[in-house]
Amino acid sequence: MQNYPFAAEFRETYLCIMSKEIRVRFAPSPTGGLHLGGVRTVLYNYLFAKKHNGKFVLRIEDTDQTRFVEGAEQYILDCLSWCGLIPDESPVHGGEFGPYRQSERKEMYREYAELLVEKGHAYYAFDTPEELEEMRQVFKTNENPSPTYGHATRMRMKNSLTLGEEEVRRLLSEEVPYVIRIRIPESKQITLHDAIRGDVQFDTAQVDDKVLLKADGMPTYHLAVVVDDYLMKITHAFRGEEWLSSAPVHLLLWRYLGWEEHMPVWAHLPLILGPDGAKLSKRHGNKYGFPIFAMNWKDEAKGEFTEGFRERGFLPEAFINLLALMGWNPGTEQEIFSLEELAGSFDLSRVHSAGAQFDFEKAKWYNHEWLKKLSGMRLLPDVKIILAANGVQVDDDQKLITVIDMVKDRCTLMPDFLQQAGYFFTTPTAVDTDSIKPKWDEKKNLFFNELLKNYDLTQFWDKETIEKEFKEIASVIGIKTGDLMLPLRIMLVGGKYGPGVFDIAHIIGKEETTLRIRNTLSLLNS
RNA sequence: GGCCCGUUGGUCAAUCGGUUAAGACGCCUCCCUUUCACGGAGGAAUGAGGGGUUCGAUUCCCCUACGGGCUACCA
Repeated sequence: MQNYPFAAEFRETYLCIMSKEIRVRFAPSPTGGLHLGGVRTVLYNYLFAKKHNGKFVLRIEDTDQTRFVEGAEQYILDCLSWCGLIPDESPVHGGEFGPYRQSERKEMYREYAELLVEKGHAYYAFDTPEELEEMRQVFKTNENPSPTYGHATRMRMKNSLTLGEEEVRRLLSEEVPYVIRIRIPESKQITLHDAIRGDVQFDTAQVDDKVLLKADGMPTYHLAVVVDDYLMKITHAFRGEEWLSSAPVHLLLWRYLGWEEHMPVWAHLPLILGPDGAKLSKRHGNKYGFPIFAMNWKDEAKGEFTEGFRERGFLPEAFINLLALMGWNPGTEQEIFSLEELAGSFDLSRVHSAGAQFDFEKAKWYNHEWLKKLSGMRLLPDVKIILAANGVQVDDDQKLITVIDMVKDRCTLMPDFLQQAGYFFTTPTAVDTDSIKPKWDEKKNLFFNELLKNYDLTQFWDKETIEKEFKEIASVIGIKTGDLMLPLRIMLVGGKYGPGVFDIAHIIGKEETTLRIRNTLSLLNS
């Protein structure tokens, strides 16, 4: 609703970008599992790129060597590939703007940091961690519980603003560790235009002198994101709302580096929240028992394991679909979208500004809808994996496809196929005889024995014959078929579920049908 | 604490100042179904509060409240 006032602005940005290629990027740091919010950011990037025939870039932000986790990059790639969100450019897909890992671009950043120092927009700072901590303690008051390194404090710290040229030169030549910090103007109004929120105002008095280049020579996110977005010709930058408060730093950097007219259109996406309303985190998954990550994630070093949506039994089609509708909606009543449909309908102006709580019940509903929609053929490989993992061997794919089409409406998550399809391939080991016993009598026993005799002699094992004989014998013995259906079902499937009993009998075959009836009869008579 | 963002049923949400305030999930009732589902028909449930602006505010503005985000040599 807040979007319409900006319609004119959108047309403007749209027109101006018509002439150049749309380029977007997803820039995760390889520090662990890829969670819902991350995948949704990828999705929106991807959809926007597809819609405008642009390019979707994957850039790995591995500038924090202390948090780097082996295997995390491959894991991210695997998640994207499972979701069908394949980058046009990435460390593995290549591209003309590489390298796509920030650690491999290390030297580029220094150059720009030094340039900023030359221009007077940044400075060297030699403060040790202890000195920084001391500063925070000294300036800490009730009104200001977390003082920052900025205009109010920087002149009392150890940096090239306070130290004098000689001293700075000496420290640098002696290789005393230092960082480069941006020099934020003392009091300046900054207006940042966000495609989702409109104009957002900041007073630089509230912004601190962020570190741009760390003591280890690596850039921080702030420097790297600006330099790389510029060098990679990014036109639209989508990221989570948690970045909004540092956006003024980025805007200033674009300006100081002299690139402001190339600055991408910003869009800060609403956060995905847990059931308690706080930013969704791994914690929520543990607490409420639903997955947070796209796929299973194992952190060998920490010995942590976190379940993923894929392994929980979600289809990528459903996962993408439910994520797309968290924070965006088409304005119509359509809720089920394929990736292609999403790419066609997606529109930045219909992205919400408020955060959305994740609802696992609704997530399951999406999967159920996709299960109903997809064919047995499409589902075959996935169902086979589930069955095989549980010791159900399937040799006849055609039969499984038939079975899947019969039972998929009854499944919500993939593991449900074990119960719903398993008994078509293996004789039930547990039979719910307790549901038969209360109404079991000699007459029913007689019926099933007669049924067995007839079935053993039957030539044609088709559904009609099976049903016809069943009803004829019931009528001869004098029992309502209704009283016999449930026992038969339980004998064949083991419990009170599944499609039509005669369909089941037909599919599992004469031998198996009579075998299962005999098995249960002996259980009942023992 | 400061700054920033946000606020329509329990949840996701439509609404471009005039509607009986859509729809979906979940919940409840009924129908269909000789099981379980699917499907169908109904039901309960919403504009945070207060001020403006206006003939008329859920919609525009302000204040308050509440929620969230940020406040690292992490992203």
